Amino acid sequence: MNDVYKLHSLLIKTGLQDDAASLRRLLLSCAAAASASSAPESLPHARALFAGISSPDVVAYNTIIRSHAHSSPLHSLSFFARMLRRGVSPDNFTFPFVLKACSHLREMGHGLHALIAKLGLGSDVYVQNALISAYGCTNAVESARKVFDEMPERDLVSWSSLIGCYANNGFGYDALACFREMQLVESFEPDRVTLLSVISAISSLGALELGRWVDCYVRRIGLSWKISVGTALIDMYSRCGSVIESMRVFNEMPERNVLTWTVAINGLAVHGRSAEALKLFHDMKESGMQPDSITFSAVLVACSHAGLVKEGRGIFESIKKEYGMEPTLEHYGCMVDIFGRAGMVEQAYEFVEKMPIRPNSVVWRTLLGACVNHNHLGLAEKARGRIHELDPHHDGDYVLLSNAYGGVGKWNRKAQMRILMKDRRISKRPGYSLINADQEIHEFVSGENSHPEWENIRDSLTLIIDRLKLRGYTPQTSNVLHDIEEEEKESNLSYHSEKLAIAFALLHLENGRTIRVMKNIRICHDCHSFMKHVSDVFQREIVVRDQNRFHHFSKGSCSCRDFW
DNA sequence: TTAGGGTTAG
Repeated sequence: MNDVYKLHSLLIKTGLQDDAASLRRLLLSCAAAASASSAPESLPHARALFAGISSPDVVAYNTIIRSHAHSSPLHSLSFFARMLRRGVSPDNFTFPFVLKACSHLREMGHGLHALIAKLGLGSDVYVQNALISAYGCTNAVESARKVFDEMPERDLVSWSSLIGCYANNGFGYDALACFREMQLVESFEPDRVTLLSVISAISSLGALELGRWVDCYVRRIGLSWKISVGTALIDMYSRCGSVIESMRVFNEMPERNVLTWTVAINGLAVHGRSAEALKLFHDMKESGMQPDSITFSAVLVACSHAGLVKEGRGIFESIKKEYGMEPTLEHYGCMVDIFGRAGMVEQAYEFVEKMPIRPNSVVWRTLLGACVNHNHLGLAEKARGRIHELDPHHDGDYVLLSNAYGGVGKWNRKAQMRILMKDRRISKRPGYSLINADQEIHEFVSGENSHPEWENIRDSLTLIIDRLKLRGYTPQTSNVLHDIEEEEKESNLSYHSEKLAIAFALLHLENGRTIRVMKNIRICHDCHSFMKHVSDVFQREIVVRDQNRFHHFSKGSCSCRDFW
């Protein structure tokens, strides 16, 4: 980048600054530097150079669009619009850059696809692949599929893009089906990028067995030493409930970056292994690796799940004092959660009031949750008021509040969809649990009888509950807080999806095998109690992944020590 | 000068 500046000065000194060809070459270097290092600081310079070109051609426009696509996508689109206004016709290089900008904005440019078709560029494989990817980033999964289906020929990138599109939009099954189809139909060998999307799909489904297969596969083809792959595997094992294997991959990695450390710390945190998470954070610092803001979020999550108020506060303060970084809204949110979970609701409220950043509705909702949980209805009212001020039309808050205060309102399916969609990593559908058995993923939806063995499972569940009752299990029907925003209150708690999953597992998984349940929303108190009793009475290890964390049930107790 | 990828508060 320095060379670009030097050259520019030289041009000015020699009076050649008006030479279009030299300027264009400089612009190219500058843009290349900006794209390669994602260095936003060089972008103003690139724009200044571009402004010096009297009549930019398509290559100059492509260059300036490309350099801004990542860090400043609005600029890219504005240059693209200018290009069209000036009558410079975009080519097959232009659209992948423009589509990249759309991907970053998470919004597909209006009429872009039609324009591509009009210019006769719709059959360029680069453009088609970029379209799949851009549709994927803007949640238009069906449009992405349509482009893919209409391609006369597809390459590895086409398949990877579609797999990634499914994986990133919560369609784990489709991602894996597409992966299998790719290997069967085209006999393409997946590369690093393909595998990263596959691993991501496995993580969201919690398909541990398949994850182990991919782990072996990447070892075999020699990709396991890649930081990105290792990092994805650490995260995958953790999300599949096997924190031991996650740490094994971490320890085996020859090289690590800040993401590697962060996913490892986060993994320990969501499994309730807070002390180990903090130890790892310490090791990270010792190794000389600089934490970023996401690392701090992970460390704070570790504190919040174990009630480590003092440690959490210390780490929060160190963000600014030791690292000279400004705490983000997420960090403030974590602190509210730390105080709130520990029952320090007044402190949490004061903390929110004094925040230098305007708290969003998530922060207030965190506080509201803590207030209701600790019977602080006065403060809950205040928090409720603030949520209404900030977000008066947010249906989810109406749902949460109406439930918290005695089920005044009706569950609004639309609102639920919106809340769940925010968590794209997991799913878009309400209340379900997944379980892996015999290489297959079984799905159980709360209150639905969609599983082929449903009657058998229901009867079995009734017997299980009767047996647990004899050993002290009391079903709780007044489950207020923890299910509110997440699951429609059902007439019969026995049908919560995780209970159906457990009944199925007890019927099908041989004794001694750990039962792993993946749930898309938070586990409720009653199911939590149910799991503890099952782990005791049936002598089973049970691992439940819910929206926020993992619960490891064994011999009648849970790793979260009922603090979650 | 073109396309696909790994981490964040409830």
